Amino acid sequence: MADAAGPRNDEAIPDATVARLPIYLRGLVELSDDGVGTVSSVVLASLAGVNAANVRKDMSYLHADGTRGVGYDVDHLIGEISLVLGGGVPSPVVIVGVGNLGRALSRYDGFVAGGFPVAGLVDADPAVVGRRVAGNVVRSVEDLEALVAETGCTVGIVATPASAAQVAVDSLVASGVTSILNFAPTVVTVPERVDLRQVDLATELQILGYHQHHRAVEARSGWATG
Amino acid sequence: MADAAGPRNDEAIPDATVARLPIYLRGLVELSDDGVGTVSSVVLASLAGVNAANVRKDMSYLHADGTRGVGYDVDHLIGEISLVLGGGVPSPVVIVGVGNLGRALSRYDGFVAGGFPVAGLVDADPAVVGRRVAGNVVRSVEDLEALVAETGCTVGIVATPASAAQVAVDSLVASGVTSILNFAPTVVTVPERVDLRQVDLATELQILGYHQHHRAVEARSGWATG
DNA sequence: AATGCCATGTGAAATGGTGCACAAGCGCCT
DNA sequence: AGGCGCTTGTGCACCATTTCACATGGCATT
Repeated sequence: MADAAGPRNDEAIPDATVARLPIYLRGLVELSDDGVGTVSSVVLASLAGVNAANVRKDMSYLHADGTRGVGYDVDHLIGEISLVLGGGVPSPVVIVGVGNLGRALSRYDGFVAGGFPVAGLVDADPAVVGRRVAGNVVRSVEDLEALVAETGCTVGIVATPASAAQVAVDSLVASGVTSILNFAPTVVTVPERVDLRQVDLATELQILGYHQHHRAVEARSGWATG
Repeated sequence: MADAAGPRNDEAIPDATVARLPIYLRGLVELSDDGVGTVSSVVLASLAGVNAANVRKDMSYLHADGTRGVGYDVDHLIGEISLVLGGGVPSPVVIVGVGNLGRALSRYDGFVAGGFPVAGLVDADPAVVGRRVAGNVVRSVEDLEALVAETGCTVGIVATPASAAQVAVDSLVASGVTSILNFAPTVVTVPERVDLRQVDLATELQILGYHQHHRAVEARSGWATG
């Protein structure tokens, strides 16, 4: 809003591009691990499953510094994307809910690699509080505000049952967290200043189910499934 | 060739709409649990966080049978969306990899509710094989093909470490699975006939990180964040 | 040093999706 | 029975995104 004419933000990256950057990043890290130093838009596109021109346009929003006739420097690109996504500094996250999902998330390698180290875990269940999970001692939800203050967390992850999700979100908001990732399969509300993203693990499965079902219908143009 | 003369694809639903259907479904189930029998596009839109006209347009692709002046029948809508997403019959899924994430997924309520009951679990680690997790006995990856054949699974979930993901995918493909959901944060390849969806738990976090970082830059036009 | 090859970067067209505005229709209330 | 208010369903314009096509420019080889 409020930008009618002015290329003020050299950081004005379209949402669709931002959503692809982590995908590129994953492919680039693998290339780097394999010792590959340079990558073309065609190769990166096939790794990410998108169009090559799309890759080039996406890269044009970053300071990709691609070399014509050669391609992009893999490590440089990793640095640029990481910078854009993480702001250059790691953002510690706090996880609320240490059930199965919370434990899985706390050990998920991708978080640390992506610049989001797990700074703390909290749970409402006294039986879980005090236990050590993935190098962190689980603390009580009552300590949440203190934990956030200590660690400077600005990102919270909700991995509670659906019934406790709103309470968890409210606690995070009250603690000063400004970005929340909700894994609980329920609708939660946040103040406008807080950025909320919803991740339903079943959603992707359902989309997959649609494609499968649709493919079957299309192939047979009939209707006979048991 | 049962009915060649009829309207060809009444199931041609845009991807963007399909991606929203699970979100609607979640909201609708909550409404149904609360005893609500009818819902308007405005209410459903606020639950899903989208525009009301968007909801109506989405519903027009289904056989929503909305009543003007009243709204949509909640249970009927649940049925229609479930039908579109799941094809009307539950699709059992098999999970490969019974680590933290695999266990979390196997206990995830949303799968069963969404029509995707977990039919079996397999793992490569002999120490895990034979253990009982969420009502299923973990079997060896060597039994995967037999398990898929027994249960009629057509959907596989990969929840292994990144290093084992491609092997797991290959095993699933060899077993006859046609849809794969990969949670391992690595690039994997499948034959063209297999539908693959990649879910990286860190991706959403990174997108969140971009917004946060960008918001800070926009607000201060400066650069000072600790 | 010059030439040819190759990949980037980008204007512009095409595509897909979103949201507004309004006509059409249904039920309720008088 | 008739009118009124509410909500669906949808044509249309706007916007974002994708994709094509090609000019631009660096590197390697001769």
